Amino acid sequence: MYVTSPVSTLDTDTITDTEAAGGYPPLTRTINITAGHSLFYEGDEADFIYEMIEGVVRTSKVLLDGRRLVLSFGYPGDVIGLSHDGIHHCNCEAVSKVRLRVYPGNTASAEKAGHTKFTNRLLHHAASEINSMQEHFIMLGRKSATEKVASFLYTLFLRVGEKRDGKTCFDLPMSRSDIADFLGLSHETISRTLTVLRQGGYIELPRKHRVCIRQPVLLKTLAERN
Amino acid sequence: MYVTSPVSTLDTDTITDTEAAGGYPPLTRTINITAGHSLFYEGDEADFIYEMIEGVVRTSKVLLDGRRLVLSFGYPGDVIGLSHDGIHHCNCEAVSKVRLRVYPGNTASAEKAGHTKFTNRLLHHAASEINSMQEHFIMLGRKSATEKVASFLYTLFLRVGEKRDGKTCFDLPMSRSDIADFLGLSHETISRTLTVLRQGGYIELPRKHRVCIRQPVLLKTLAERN
DNA sequence: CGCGCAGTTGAACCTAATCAATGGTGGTGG
DNA sequence: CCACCACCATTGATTAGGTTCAACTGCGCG
Repeated sequence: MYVTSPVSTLDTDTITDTEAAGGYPPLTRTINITAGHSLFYEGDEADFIYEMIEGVVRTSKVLLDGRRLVLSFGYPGDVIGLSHDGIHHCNCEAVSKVRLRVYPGNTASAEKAGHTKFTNRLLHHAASEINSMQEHFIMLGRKSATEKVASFLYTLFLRVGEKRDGKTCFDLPMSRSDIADFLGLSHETISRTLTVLRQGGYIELPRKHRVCIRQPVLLKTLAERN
Repeated sequence: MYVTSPVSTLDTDTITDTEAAGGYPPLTRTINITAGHSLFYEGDEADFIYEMIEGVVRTSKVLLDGRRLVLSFGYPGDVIGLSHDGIHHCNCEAVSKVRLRVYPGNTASAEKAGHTKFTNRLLHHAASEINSMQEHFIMLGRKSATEKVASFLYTLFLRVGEKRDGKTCFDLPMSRSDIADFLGLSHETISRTLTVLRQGGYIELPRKHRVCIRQPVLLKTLAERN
């Protein structure tokens, strides 16, 4: 349905080794992925855990009839690929040019190997992720289209916004359909809502994939009320 | 909005001690809570982790304007109360008479104390919970009312159904509003959809809080397509 | 140059929410 | 003991928000 580039999993030729750092198991390395390519698919063996260094990935699930849901957008610092049973239960694709750190092993093997400090880091990340997923539940289950889009933009504003002459701007590398599937809306609704927010003076859209927040406080109000 | 019984947190008089068991930190104990009473509130310090032994709890979040979302129903075996920052970010109430095992400490303290085996158990539970939360995302974001209710019933059918003369039955101790807030629907829609499923011969409703699945396979089909 | 895809916008439709009325039930107090 | 109240559940009527269908634009790329 959402056809991306012909698929190659990992650009192994771009792999560069790094030394083991504090609390990490040895043999970690970094890899690069170009936009549109996949990191792993649902059903793949979960042999590695990834930590985002640069760029944006999206994790998604697809139903038989083609309906898709984007579970998360991964930004630098996020941990990707945790699994409880050694199998990935979602797809993961690069939305932009991406650099990741790769850790061999996953939940089960980390336990066996007894990398206590690493396991603790994972647990903290997992608990943290559960918390932000719970916030997202409210988004999906109880918010209007305007609240959803405003919340989404406000979250990115806080996380990746760069202040520049009075406005705070950031890239929106994912497509409108990606955002729609993340928020449980149609891509038309995303488009319309962005237009409404622009006309209302909340945001500017200098380019299709670039947003500037003009009124963060008002945007936050929109995100929380209606 | 959703007024329950006047609140008492824990029935401390019903506490009974238990010995430490395989991989658990010492000093665990069990407690009982009566239906409608709370285990913890959003904002409380997360000093304990709980494991469900008997009964059903619900975890929820409430928006300022009263909109509520039920994050999960906790059944025996589920782990409740994990936190990444020592604070609970949801409310937890007993839906029926509940018995839990209490573990002192949470993510942070478990790490420090170095209860490796316990930490590993927690990590596994967390990864597992992330997985089932991802399934729920699809539910909230991309499924129709009929699919949501059918999925909900089918999940309970698999998890707590008891086979009895050809039919598989289970209790539905939570209110229609609880189910509605879990599925992101109105309680009227839950009511209507249950009626439709009953009239369609998929289920029986011998009592308001009791369901029998007549056609598990057809119910599963309803849950996945439509 | 032309194709294909992403995005925007308009119009019609539809699903589920909302508003409203009624019946049933359990608990409380006169 | 029973009357009353509060709450839950069901069902009907109406409304609204968002989807779907459709047309058109602009842009990147072979």
